[in-house]
Amino acid sequence: MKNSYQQAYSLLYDHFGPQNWWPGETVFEILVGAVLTQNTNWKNVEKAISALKEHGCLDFHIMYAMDDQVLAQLIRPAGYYNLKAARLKNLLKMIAEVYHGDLRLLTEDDVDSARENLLSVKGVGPETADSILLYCCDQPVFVVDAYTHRIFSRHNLLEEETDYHTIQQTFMDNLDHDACLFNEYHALIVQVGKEYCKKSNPRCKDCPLEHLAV
DNA sequence: CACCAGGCAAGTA
DNA sequence: TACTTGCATGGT
Repeated sequence: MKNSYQQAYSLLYDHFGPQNWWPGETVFEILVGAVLTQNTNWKNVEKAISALKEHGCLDFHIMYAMDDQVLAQLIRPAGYYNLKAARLKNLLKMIAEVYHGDLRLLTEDDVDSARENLLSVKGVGPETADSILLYCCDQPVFVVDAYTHRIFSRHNLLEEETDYHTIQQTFMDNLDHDACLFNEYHALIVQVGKEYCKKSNPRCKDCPLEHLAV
C-alpha cells in the first residue's frame, strides 16, 4: 500500500512525465546553477549561464581566478549579482581548499562530510547544499524548497510551520532512498508549483494533487 | 503599476 | 529566540 507521499509522486509523474533534471551539461554547470537560482526564476539563470559560456568562463579555474566585478556583470541577469558572485567564489574557494579544486573528489566524498563542507560556505544554505548533493553528487538526499512547503501544507500533508529539516525527514521516512526518485520528485514539485500552486492560485485549483487522499 | 521567482545571511528587539 | 530586511533582474 502506497503512502500519501508515494501517491503524490505517482500523480505528478503521471501528469507531467519525466522532467530530466538538472538542466545542465556538466557537473560544474549544475553547481553554478544551484547558486544562481536562489530565489530566482530559472529563465534568468539561463541567461546568466549563457553569458558565462559565451565568455568561456564556465570553468572552475577560470571562474575562480576571475575578478569579482567582472563575474558579477556576467551573471547580472540572474539578479543579486554582487551577492551571487561572492557566493560562487566562496563555494569555489571551499572546493579548492578541501577538495583540491577537483569536483570529482566532492562527488566521491561521503554524503555527511560533503554536506557539512557545503554548509560551511557562506551563501550555501540547506536547499543549495542538498541540490548539489543530489544533482551533482547523485546522492539520495531529498531537496526541499518553497514549493514543497507550500504545496504539501496546502494539501494537508505538512503543518504550515514545519521547518526544512523536518520536511526533508518526512519525505525521506516515507520514500525509498533512491537518487533517481528524489531527482524526479523535486523537479515534479517545482513543475506543479509553477503551474498550479502560485500564491495567486491559493486553492491550487485543478492541481493534479487536489484529490489526493490524506 | 504591483507582484513574484528552484534562498540566505545579517540585523533588530 | 522570533521576526524583519537587503539583495536585483526580468517576466506576468
